[in-house]
Amino acid sequence: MSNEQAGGLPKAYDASSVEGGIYARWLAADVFAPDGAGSRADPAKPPFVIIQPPPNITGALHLGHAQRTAVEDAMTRHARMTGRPTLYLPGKDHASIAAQFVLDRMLAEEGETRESLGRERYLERMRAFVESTRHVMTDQLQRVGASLDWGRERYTMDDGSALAVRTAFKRLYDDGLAYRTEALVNWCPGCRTSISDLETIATPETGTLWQIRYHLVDAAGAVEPDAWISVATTRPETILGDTAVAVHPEDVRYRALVGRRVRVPFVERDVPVIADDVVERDFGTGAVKITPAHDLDDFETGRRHELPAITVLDDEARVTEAGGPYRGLDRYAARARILADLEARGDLEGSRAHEMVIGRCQRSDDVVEPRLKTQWFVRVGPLAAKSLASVREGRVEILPKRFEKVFFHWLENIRDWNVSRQLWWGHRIPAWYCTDGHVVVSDRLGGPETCDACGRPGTELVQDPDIFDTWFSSGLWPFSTLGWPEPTDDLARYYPGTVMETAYEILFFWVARMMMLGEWLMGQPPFATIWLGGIVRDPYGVKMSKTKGNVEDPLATIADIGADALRFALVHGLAPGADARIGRTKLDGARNFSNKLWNAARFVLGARPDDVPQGAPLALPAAADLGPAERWILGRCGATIEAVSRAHDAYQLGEVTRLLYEAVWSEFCDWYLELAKAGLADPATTPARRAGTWQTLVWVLERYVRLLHPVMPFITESIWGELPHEPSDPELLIVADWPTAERELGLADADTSAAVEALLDLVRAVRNARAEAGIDAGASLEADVVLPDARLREVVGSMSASFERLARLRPVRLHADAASLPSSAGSGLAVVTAAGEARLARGAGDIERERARLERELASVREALRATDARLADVAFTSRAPAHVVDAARRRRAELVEQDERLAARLASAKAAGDEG
RNA sequence: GGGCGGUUAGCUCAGUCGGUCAGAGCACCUCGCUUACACCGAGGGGGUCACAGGUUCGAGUCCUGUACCGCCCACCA
Repeated sequence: MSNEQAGGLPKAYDASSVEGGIYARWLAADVFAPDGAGSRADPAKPPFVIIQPPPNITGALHLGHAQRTAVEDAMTRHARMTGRPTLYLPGKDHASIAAQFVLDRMLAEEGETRESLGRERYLERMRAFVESTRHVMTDQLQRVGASLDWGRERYTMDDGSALAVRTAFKRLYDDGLAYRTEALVNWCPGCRTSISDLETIATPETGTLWQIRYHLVDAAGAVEPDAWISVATTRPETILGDTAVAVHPEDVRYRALVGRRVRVPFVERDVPVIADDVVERDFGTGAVKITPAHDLDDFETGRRHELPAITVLDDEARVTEAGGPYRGLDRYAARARILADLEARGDLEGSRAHEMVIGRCQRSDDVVEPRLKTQWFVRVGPLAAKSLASVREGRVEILPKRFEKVFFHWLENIRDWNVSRQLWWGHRIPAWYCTDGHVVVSDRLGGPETCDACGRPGTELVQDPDIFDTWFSSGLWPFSTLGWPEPTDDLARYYPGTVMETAYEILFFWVARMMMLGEWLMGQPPFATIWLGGIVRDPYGVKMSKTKGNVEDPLATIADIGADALRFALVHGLAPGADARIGRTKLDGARNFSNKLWNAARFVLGARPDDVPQGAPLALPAAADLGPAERWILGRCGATIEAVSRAHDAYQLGEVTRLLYEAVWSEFCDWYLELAKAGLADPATTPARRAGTWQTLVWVLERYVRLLHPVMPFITESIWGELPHEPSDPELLIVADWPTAERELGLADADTSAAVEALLDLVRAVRNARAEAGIDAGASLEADVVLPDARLREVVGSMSASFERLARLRPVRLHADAASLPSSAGSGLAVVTAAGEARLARGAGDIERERARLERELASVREALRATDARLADVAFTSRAPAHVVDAARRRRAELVEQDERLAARLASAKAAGDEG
C-alpha cells in the first residue's frame, strides 16, 4: 500500500499538463450547453441563465476578467450540478471607440490615418484586425476554465446583432422614443465624435476666472468708451460666440442696463443685456456672457430668450469662420490671443485662480467641448421609469443592496441618451434622409425601399453617416444573443436571465441600459438578480493598470500555480460590491490549499485497506461499521454541505470558499485524517471497521470534491477521475449531482459528535500542556484520564488508539472520577478541560512552572466564572433574556465550576508535591 | 455641492437575526524531517472592534454625532 501509486494520482499536481486535457474532455463530452449531448440537466427545472459582460474583441484577459469569470463560472457550475438547464453564453463586444482607438494607434505607426484610408478601407482593416485578435480572449477564458456554451457564442457585430439593433431602433423610433434633433452634445475634439455623459469625466482643475468689459452701445449704435458691463468667464475664446449678456433680474446694479445692448469684442456684434434668474449675483461680477452654442447653461438661457447660437469652434476645436480674426486658431491659442488683445484694448479688468470642474474624454483625456450638433437621441424618461419600478417593486434585485440607491439616483436624474457617434466602427444608424427632408427609419437589411413620406425610391435616400454608441448594441445583449427579434426557442426558454454578473463600474453604462431596453422591447426586465463585483486591486489597494505596472498577469499566474488556485484566490473572501486586493500572499494561500487537497486525496486513495477491492463502487458505510470519529466527520460533512449550499443560493462565494477551506483543512485534514490513520493502523480494528473508516475517508473527500468543483474545476475533476463512484454517477464531475446532506446527517448523532469534540478538546489541552512544560514532542507519556460522563468515557475508550496517537499518551487509563485514581497519579502534569481532566506521568519536571501554569489557568477560569455569575445574578438578565441564552449561561457556569474544582485540587497537590520536594 | 462605503490583531480582511463574536489567512515566537502534504504539522503571543453619546437585561452588531480614508454622482460662468 504505497502512496507512490496512490490510485493513479501523481505525487504533485501539475496544472499545466492536466488542465488543457480536462477542458478538452469537457468540450468533447458536450456538457457546457444546457441541451448538450452530455448535459444531465432536468428540463423540468427552471433554467439558470447567467449574463456576463462580453469582453472587447480586441482585448486580452486581465485579472478583472479572470475574477468575473471565476465568479460567473462558479455560479454556473453550481447551477449545472443542481440539474438546472444552465446557459452561460460567451460573446465579444466590438467596442467601437475603444477598438478605433487601438487601430488608430497602429495606423499612426504606419503613417496612416483614418482619413487617409477612408471609411471602407478603414473598416476592412478593422475587420482584419478583429479577426486576428478574437481568438485570444476565447483561448484565455478556456484556460481559466470557463464552462461557456461555445456553440452559442455571439458577437455584437454579427448579423443577428445587426438585425436586433435595427429592429430595436425602429421600435424606439415608432414608439416616439428615438428622435433626431440639434442639441448640445459632449464633443471630444481628439476622437472627433460626440460621447455620452458617462464618458465625460468630471475632472477638478484650477482654472482662471477672467473679468472682461463689454462696452455699452448707445441708441445710435455707437460704442460708449466709458460705459461697460464686466462679465466673468473661464473661457474667453467663447466670447466670439456670445449672443447676450445676462444679469439677475433683481440685481439693482444692473437693472437699468437690462434691455440695452453691448458690443461683443472682436466680432463687433451688438447683443442684448438680458435678465435671467440663473445668474448668481454673488458669483464673479454678477454678469454672465451667454454663448448658447458652447455651454449647456447658456444653451438653455438662449432658448428662453430666443437668442441665436453661433458655433465658433469646429470639430477639432479650432475657431470657425464665425470667429472672425481668430479663425483657424486652436481653442487654447485663440484664448491666449484674445486675452492679449483684450489687455491691449484695456478691456481685461483682471483675473483670479478659480477651482473648477472640467469634463474630459474618458478615452482620450481631451477636454470635452459642448457643441451644437444634430444627432439621434433616445428619450429615456419612460424607459427609466420602468426600470426604477422593477427594482423598487422587487422584480429585480441588486446585490449588494446598497447599489439600489445609486441606481435610483442615476435613473432619476438621467438625461436623454445621445446614441449617435461620428465613428466608423459600429452599427450604422438605420435612418435615411431624402432630398425633401424626410426621415425614414427602417429595420430592413439594405435600407428602405422607398421614402415613407414621398415615395422616392430608396436608392435616392442617403443613410445617416453616424454609428451607434457601442452600449446600444450591448444593451440588447440579453435577448439579441437568443435570436431576438425572431421568436426562437432559446428566447422563449432563456429570457429573462437569472443573474447578471459584472463589476459595479459599468452599472450605468451597461446594466442600466440593458434594463431599460430589455423592459421596453421585451416587456420584462432582462434578469432577476444583478450581482455586482468590485475592482481588483494590488496588495496596496491601487487599481491595477498596465501604465502603473502593478498588474498581475492571470495567464502567468495560471502557468505558475494553476487556474484553480487563481480562481480560489479571486473568489476567497469576496463580498459583492467590494473591491478585492490580490497579491502574492493570497495567491500562495490558494496554491497551498490546492496542494493540501491534492495530498489529502493522495493519502485517502493510498490508504485503501487490502481487503477492500480496488474499483469497488463508492458506498456509504453501514452504521455498524462506523466509529465515533466517522460519525463525527460525517456530521461535519453534512453540515458543510448544507452551509455551502445555502451560501451558493445566496450567491455568497466568499462564504463558500471560507466554509470549504475550513472543512477540508481544519476538520478533514487536521483531525479526521489523523484520527483515521490511527484507526487504520490499529491491529485491534476489525476489517469491517477498517473498511468503514476508509469508506468514510473516501466518501467525505468525494463530497468535498463536489462542493469545491464550482470554484476549482480542474483539480477536482482530476481527483474525481481517480475516486470510486456510486453506479448512478456520471463519468465527469462537471455533470455530477450537487450533494444533499441527508445521508451523512442520518449517520451522525449529536451525542457522539459532542463526545468527539470533547476528545479533540482534551487532545488540544494535552498538547498545550506538554508544549508549555517543554516535554519532548515525540515522548509518549502514561496518562490517567478522568471523564465523569459515561458516554464520553465510552467514546474515548473506543477511540483509544487515536487518542493515544494524537496526544502522544500511552497507555491511557480511564476513570470515572478523581477519587478512583491511584495515588501515584498525584505527580506529573495536570490537564483540565470542560469535560474532564488528564494527569500525565513524567519524569523530573519543573514543579514551579507547573504550579504557575495551573495558577494561570485557575485565574482565567475564575475570571470567566465571576463574569457568568454576575450575569446570572442580574434579575434583569434572567427575566428578560430568552430562555436558551439563560440556559447556555447556566450550563457554562456549571462547566466552569467543575473546572475550578479540578484545577484547585490539582494546584493543591502540586503545591504539596513542591513542598515535599 | 449631494450621496455611498470603510475604519476589527503588525498586514489583508470575515463577522448573518443584538446573546460562546473577539475570528481567519499572512507575518511573528517555540518545537517538530510522526511513511498525504515543509506549498507541512503541533503549540503560542498579539485587538478598548476609529472616537463620543444613545437605545437595550445585553452592542463590532441598532440609532445620532465627530474624525480620518476611499468611491460615485454633479450644467453655476
